[in-house]
Amino acid sequence: MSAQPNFEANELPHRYTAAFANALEERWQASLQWDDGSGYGYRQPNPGEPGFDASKPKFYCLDMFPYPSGAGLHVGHPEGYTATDIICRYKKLKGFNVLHPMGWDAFGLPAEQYAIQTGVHPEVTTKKAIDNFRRQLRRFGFMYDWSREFATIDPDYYQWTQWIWLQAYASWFDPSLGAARPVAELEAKFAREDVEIAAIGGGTKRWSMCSLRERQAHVDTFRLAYIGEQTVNWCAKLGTVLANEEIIDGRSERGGFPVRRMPLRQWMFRITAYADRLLDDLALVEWPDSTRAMQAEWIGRSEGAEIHFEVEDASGRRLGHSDAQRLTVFTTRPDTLFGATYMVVAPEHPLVAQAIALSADEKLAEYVAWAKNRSDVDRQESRKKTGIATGLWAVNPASGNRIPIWTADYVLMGYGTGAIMAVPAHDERDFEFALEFALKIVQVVAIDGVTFDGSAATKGEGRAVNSANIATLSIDGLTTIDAKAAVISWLTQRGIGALRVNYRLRDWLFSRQRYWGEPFPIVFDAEGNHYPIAATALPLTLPPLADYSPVESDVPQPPLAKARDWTHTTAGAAGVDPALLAPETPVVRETNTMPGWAGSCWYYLRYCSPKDSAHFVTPEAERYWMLSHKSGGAHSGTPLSYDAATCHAGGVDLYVGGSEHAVLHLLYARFWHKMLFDMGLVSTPEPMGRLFHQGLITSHAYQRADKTLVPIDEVEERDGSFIETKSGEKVVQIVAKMSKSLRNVVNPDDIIAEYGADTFRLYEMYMGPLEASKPWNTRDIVGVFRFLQRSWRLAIDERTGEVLCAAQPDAKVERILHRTIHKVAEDIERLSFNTAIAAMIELVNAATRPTGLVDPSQGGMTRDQLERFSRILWPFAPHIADEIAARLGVQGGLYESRWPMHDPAMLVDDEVEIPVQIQGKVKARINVPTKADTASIEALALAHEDVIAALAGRPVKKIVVVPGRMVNIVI
RNA sequence: GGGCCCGUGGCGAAAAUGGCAGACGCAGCGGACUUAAAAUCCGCGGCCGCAAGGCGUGUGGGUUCAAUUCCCACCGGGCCCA
Repeated sequence: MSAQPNFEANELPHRYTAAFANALEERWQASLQWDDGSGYGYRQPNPGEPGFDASKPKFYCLDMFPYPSGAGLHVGHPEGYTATDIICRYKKLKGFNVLHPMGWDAFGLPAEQYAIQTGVHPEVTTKKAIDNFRRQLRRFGFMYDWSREFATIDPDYYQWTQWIWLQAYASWFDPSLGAARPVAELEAKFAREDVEIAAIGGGTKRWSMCSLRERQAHVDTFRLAYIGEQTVNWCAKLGTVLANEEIIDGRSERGGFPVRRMPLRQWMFRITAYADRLLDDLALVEWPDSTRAMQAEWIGRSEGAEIHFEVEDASGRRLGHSDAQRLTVFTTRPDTLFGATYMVVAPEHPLVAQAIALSADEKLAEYVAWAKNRSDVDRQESRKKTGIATGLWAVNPASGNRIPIWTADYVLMGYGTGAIMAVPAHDERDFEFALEFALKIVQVVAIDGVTFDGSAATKGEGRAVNSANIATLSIDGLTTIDAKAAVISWLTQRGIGALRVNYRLRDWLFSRQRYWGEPFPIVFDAEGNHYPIAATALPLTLPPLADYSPVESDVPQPPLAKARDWTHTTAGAAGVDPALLAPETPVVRETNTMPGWAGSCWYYLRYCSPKDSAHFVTPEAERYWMLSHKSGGAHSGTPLSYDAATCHAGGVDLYVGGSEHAVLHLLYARFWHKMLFDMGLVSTPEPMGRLFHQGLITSHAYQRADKTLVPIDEVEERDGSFIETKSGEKVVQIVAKMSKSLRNVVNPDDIIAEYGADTFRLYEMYMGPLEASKPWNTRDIVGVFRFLQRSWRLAIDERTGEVLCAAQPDAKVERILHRTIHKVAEDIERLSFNTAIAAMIELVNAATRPTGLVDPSQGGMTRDQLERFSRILWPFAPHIADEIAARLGVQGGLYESRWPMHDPAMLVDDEVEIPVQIQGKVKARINVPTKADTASIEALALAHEDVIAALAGRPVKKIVVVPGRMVNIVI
């Protein structure tokens, strides 16, 4: 199958063929080289720069920047990029200052993994991949301002990533303000009040009596970027720890290797402090509901109670009253407290260690050792519940009963407090566990229409039963909601519990035991105290390393530790402020690096002023590109500062990227942005005002009867069915993700070579709605290619290359042109590109001359009409549009052009044809003046002979007339 | 298991707000041009039926003068959470 016409070469030398398209596209792309040779692309000046027009409104449009893999672009990349290119070009013609940058998210695991395999330094492979990506993107003709390009691995960029981290390190979250403030203020306050804090080795001490180490440990419990001992997810195979977000079903998202929980001293981000703001501010942004729902679920705010249980040993002796000797649980159902018949703690829970110490039974220690070594996958998915009594007992404060404390692997230390109160009557997991180990089950909730018979847990809300103690508390008969409140207030009065909000969100583990990431600008002295590197000493660049492979082991050994000359230095050489530490003091650098997410947390800010060497973003540029008034208001121009009533909460006007980043990247970026907002470093509370996810481009694959998949090149089509070549068996065509193994991956370079970039762009936009997942079908591309050929032929003589213009405008074509201009604009605004293209196809079809027409001045479009058409085509297929416009006499392409005007009067016809229905079925059609009133339409409808015949004299009950749409007669 | 989304010709799809289902494109069929083909242009095209007509937006109900659109249940697919 080929779309190539088989013509004599010199017969139609100006025909729009693939080769012709490629040649003209490359010519137009070459013209994007700047005159002074210093750059490439469309340049958008910043405020204060020459050529900047302050009278225009701004439009900041951003693509999620790509991770440049060695494989190059796949067809999914240009889908979103084409969409943003169309809207940016359209906005440009509409008179906006358009910021549309591109860059590279280039730190991270895949490059490092690849480098380890091949022995080539990740910087080399990454830069090569970037060069290839850039070449491919340029070939699409995207309107990027390449002067703003950067990669996250550029020291000029990551020095500011390090700088922002230092700002977080120097800040704490003040709950009374609900915002970040400098740590220095906090330290001054501690000194002033000489507060009592935890001392090393137990007990408490006055601030003035504490060592630096003790003070730091205390302050670290406040810092937004802090070091702390955490139960981490250690992946021995990858040789690194992973964030909760990077683990799926207990395995690493990348590679699928087992992950084990272990305690480790790590750099963390106190993202949980921002949980409420991250949740509440989702209401301020124009994002897909599904994405906001996912973020809300991820944050997982739940209200409930914290309850403390006294712990006793087997002989009934209390362990003590300090926090460490009580058992604290969080529950969303405090109303079921009377039904708590046993407790379960995670094997890692500190109480378990105490229990082992007290217990003579070896089995407990054995079980705990076994359970701790199991991966989280096994612990979560095991069908059969395992566990063992610790020999300790808790006192249920409500019932007064002694209830046993068990330990079981299904309770994980990283969740909540690592302990639960088990209410087997109303929780499935607790019920199964109780059944397995013959523990007591007490019903405490009666649910309407559900009988509790002891054979299964009953879930849901109802009224409390069996929930009273003689002395102080009875909630029997209360609804769940009232019972919760009653229990919480009872707990609070007695000091054994309180209302508490719990979040699923955990603090963000920010250290990685990897080489290919941003180094932390921090050093440690011999005692382990940490000192920040001064901002003036940044960037702290990665040391060159011969062997950067991770060490696969059970104990973390970061690759950077191998650079001994780099890690072992002095405070002065490292750039620590001499006021903090004497310059000659020996120090050791942090050897962990930041995770791959770091660079993408703030790149949208750097694009505003990528070359500023004095600021992470130039304040004036940040304000211009990020801050804007809500549309429709009376305000215009750039606001002076953020005002929630009149300003957009989010800075980037349109952010387009895949929904796979709905939680992680977008949550992290929002968190960084909110920290920077609190510090007064950015103008808006949210980074991205409007977010859009393009759908996945899938491909066909083939499935045998047993559901196994057959690669695409092992299947042939015969008489409309699909046959596996090898076996001759019939297979079914299905839609699947593109993958190497199915050999159904489409390479954009090949498609461009065969049709040109304009056709490629048009095809991806024509496939269907941008947000929908759609199957790639190479066979269909020819449709939009033919549309471009027709458009070309409408304007240009294929034999001579001369412009072909109608002498007189055709009234019908002029009318359609106005409508198309209007519809395309409207469709671009709502990102409905497929329908915009369909409208242009209709226009061109309507204007196309019949074959064999001798005089081209008959039919077609006039020069003026063609020029207007080229301007609406330009956002979609810029090269051919520029070429047509140039041949029509437009100088220098359409970049500086304006969107054509349409006459609203041209959008309505004088007369419309509307259907006449009887009982909802169309029986006739009538032509009525567009402005006809209901009565005259009714009269016309009833007078129609087909209607009279269909009615057959039956009485009419009612006539519904929708003017301009239809008539329905009810009988 | 809970929550959310989706299901329209042979295929990709269209149809803000309930108002002519299937725009536009692919594939297919017919015609013109051509010695022939390609290319181009014109036309046909949901299904059943010779036709009149009937049936049609996953299935079954419901609301409505009118349902792809709203409501309920179910089936199938996807995503998120457990």
